[in-house]
Amino acid sequence: MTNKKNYILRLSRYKSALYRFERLGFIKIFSDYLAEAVGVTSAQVRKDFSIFGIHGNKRGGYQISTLIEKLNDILGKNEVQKVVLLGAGSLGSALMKYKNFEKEGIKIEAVFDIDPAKHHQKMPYPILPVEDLEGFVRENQIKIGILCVPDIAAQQMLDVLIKAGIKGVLNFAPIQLKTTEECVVSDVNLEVELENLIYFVNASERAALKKQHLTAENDAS
Amino acid sequence: MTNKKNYILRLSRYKSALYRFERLGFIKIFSDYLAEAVGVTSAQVRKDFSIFGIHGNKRGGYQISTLIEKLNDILGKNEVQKVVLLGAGSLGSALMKYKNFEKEGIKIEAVFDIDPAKHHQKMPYPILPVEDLEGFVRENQIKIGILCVPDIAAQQMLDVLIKAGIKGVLNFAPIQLKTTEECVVSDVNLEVELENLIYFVNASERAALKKQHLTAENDAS
DNA sequence: GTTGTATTGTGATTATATTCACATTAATTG
DNA sequence: CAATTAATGTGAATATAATCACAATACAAC
Repeated sequence: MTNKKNYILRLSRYKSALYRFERLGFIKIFSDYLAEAVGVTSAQVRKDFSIFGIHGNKRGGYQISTLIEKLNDILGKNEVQKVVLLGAGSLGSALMKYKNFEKEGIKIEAVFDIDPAKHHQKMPYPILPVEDLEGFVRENQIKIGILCVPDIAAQQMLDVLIKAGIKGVLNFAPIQLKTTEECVVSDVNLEVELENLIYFVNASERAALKKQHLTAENDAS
Repeated sequence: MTNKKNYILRLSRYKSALYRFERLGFIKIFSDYLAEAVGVTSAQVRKDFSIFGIHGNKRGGYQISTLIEKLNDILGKNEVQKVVLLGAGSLGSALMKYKNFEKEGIKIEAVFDIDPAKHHQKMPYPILPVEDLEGFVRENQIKIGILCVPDIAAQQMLDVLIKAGIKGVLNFAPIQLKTTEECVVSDVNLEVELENLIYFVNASERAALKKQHLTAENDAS
């Protein structure tokens, strides 16, 4: 749990909502509209902006284009972000085809895998042996890695990434990796997300049953 | 943001760490070991357990098997959870092959897609037309859906799921969906996760530069 | 069995995040 | 150009979450 400031996640969501508004032809936006599009309160939107010194116009709302620019600036996204992907399995392959990354200025530069059978493919990205990773990363000054290897290999591959000078890793393996001061690891854990969902589904079912029960009791009295 | 209680996410992480300890032959565990495996403090672990009335033995720690059982109980996972998957694109296909779901008792029962070319495949799961979804869901009493369709189709497909009586949806489309009281939607947004990571990488880089600068100033004085 | 020790369990405290509510102000209307 | 209105911006209040720190206690050693 190296990092985690929720407002950064929100800024990112605001931005992608703003892109959608922009595509629909909107020029300006109010905090309450944006809030609704992202699923937060309008006060939250304004407070988030105020934290980063983003100001709108009283009564006029915010200009979408400048807002996007400022958000990109804060998020460090004014240039294309180059990333490497480790693991050309099914998840890795899915991410290679994932259109939304490009739309957000994230570019996969190369894919690395230990399986020689996968090397030398070109589509849609070159798949290279892990031994080439360090050279490639240094040469192309890449700071971000995405880790889609089997759990058992994840720590070892993270170590390779860190050794190559990678500064941030998005990890899909559902285990807690040991990292260093220099490298931030952020986890995406699908089982955990699903279990969380299952919990809330069950919880609301229980609540519904209880309610029904109480109503029945009232009816009886 | 319909739901979100962080301790539920943590319970789920504890559980998967516990399975690993169990596989390694451990019988008992202390809060600090578990904490380390999951990346939180030991007080957090104990407090989380205490919230749900899970008790260990003073000086003896917790029995792993009963702990797992209780966690599964809380998370509503004592039986296999049946789910349906919408969208047999690259991400959907990746999830079909995702081994960790089964390990956690999550079973994809069927996959639905609007593309007729994809229907009638059998491997690894049957891919069916969306028209069949409602019947299938009701017949098999499925409560959870995973949404891996293009952004543009996501809302419409969610509506189909809700109409079929689905109670919880894990949504991979990077847009805020409109849901109902009856259905919880939980989002996984990879661009947002990556942007968050990029922010923290840049932030720590800035911090490092600043530090260096200050040191240089000190050296100069 | 008494003593010492390691660990839990949790109330109190501190930190963090969100919401409230309203003063401020720019645009609009008459 | 005064009055009205509809937004922002933000300090204060509230709610939520995490950490601290230590009393309680089970086990181990002697």
